[in-house]
Amino acid sequence: MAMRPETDDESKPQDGPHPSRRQGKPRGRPRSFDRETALERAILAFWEHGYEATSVSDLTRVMGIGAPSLYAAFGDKRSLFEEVVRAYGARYGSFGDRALAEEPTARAAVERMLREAAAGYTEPGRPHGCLVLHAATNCTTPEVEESLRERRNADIAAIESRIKAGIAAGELSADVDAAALARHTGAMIQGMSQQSRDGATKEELEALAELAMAIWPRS
Amino acid sequence: MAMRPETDDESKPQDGPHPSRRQGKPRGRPRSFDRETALERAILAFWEHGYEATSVSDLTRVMGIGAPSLYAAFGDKRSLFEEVVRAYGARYGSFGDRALAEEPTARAAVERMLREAAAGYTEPGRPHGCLVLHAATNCTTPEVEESLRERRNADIAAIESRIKAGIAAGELSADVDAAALARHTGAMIQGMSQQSRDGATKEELEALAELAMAIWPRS
DNA sequence: CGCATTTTATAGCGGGCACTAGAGAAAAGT
DNA sequence: ACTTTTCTCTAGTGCCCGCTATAAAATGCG
Repeated sequence: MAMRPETDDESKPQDGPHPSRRQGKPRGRPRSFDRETALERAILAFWEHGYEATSVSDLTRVMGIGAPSLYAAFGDKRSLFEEVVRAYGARYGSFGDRALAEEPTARAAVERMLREAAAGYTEPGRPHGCLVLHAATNCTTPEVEESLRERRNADIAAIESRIKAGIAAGELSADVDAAALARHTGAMIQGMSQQSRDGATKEELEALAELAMAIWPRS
Repeated sequence: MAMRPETDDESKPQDGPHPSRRQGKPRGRPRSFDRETALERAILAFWEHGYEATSVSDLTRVMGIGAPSLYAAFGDKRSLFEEVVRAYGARYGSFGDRALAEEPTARAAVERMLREAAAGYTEPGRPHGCLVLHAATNCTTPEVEESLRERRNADIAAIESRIKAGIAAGELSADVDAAALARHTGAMIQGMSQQSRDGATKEELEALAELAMAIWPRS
C-alpha cells in the first residue's frame, strides 16, 4: 500500500529544543520527532485503511519513527488507535456536535449536519468518509469494534435528544417520532459516508442531503 | 502460489460452483463432506466476520474439513470468497433484483426493497446486515475490496435504470432526478445495514423504510 | 569530566497467517 | 489381486504480525 514515500528529510534533531512539552526540563535525550504531526499521520493512516489493515510497520513508516519510539510515545497499537479516534473526533468529527449545539432548530441542525457531511466526506487531500464508521468494521479485536459502535449509537442518541428538545420547545409537533427521525439522520450520514468511499462526489452527496430533508415535517 | 497443479483441468469431475450431477462415477476416493453445506458455512463465516478477519483455520473449523480439502475443493482463500459472494448474492442478496423485476412500479419496487432489507438484515439465526457492504471494507487485498465496491455501485445503477424506466412509462414525472433517487435508496439500504449491525431491530428499520419513502413524489 | 536519564536504531522474539509437501486411505478400473 | 486416481491427515513452509531486549546516542546535573 502506497502511504507516504518521503520521510526523514530533517537530518538533525532540531537545535531549538521545542519547549512546549513540559514545564520542567526533560532530563534525558530529547525526542527527535514532533508528537502531534506523528499523531496526525497516524490519524490519516487509520482513517484510510482501518485499524486492522494498518500495521505497526505501516505506522512507523508514515509517522517517520521507529517502532520503539512509537511504543514509548503512544503505548501499544490499540492505545494509539484510541488516541487517534479521540483526536479525529476533535479535529474532523465534531461537525455534528457543533451543528446540534449552534443551530437554532433541530431541523436546521440536521440539515447542516448533512450538508457538512457531504462536504467533509469528500474533502480532497484526505480520506473519504468517516473514520468512526469504517475503521473498525470486521475487527478481530471485538473491544475496538465495540467502542466505535458505541460512539455511533451515542451520536444518534445525541440527535434524538436534540429533536426531543425541539419538540419540547414547540418547534416540532408533539407526535413526531424523535427516535425514528434521529435514526433516519444517522442512517443517511452512514449511507453518505459509504457512498463517498465508493466514489460519490460532493455534489451527489449534497443532492442526497437535500432529498433526505424532504421527510421533515414543515416547521 | 500460481502453481496449483490441477486447476481447471477439463478431465476432472468439474468441481465448479454447481456440480449438478456428474456423468459416471468419479474415479478416486470420494469426498467425505458435502460441498454445499461447507460452502454455506463459509458464507456465514465471511458474512459475520468479513474477508480478512476470517482466517483459513477459522474456515476449516466451521466447515468441518482440513485445509488441504478446502484448497482442493475451493481453490485459495480468495477464490473461495468469490464463490461465497456469488452464492450469497443468489441466496440472500437477490431480493433487490426480484423487487425491481416483479413490482409494477419503480416506487413499489423500492418500497419492497427497503422493507425486505429491514427484515432480511435483522433475520434471527444469521449475521445481520449485508455481506457485500461489510465483508471487504478496510481490506489489505485491494482487488477484493474493489470487487464488492463495483457490486454496490452496480446495484445502485440497477435501481436508477428501473426508475428511468418508470419515468419512461409515465409512472413518474419527467423532472424526477432518477440518479439522485436511486442513490438515496442505496444510501438508505447501506445505512439500514449498518444500523442492523449496530443493534437496530426489524421494527426500527421498518420505521426507517417507511420514513424514507416519504421523499417519493406521489404517483 | 563522569553519571543518571531518556530516546534512538538494530535486531529479533513468539505466534498466527495463507498455503502445501508427503504419505496414507478409500474408491474405481483392469 | 493390483494399479490408478483422488481425497484426507499430519506436519510443516516462509512470511508478516505486534511487540521488545539491548545497547548506543543525546541530553541535564554535579
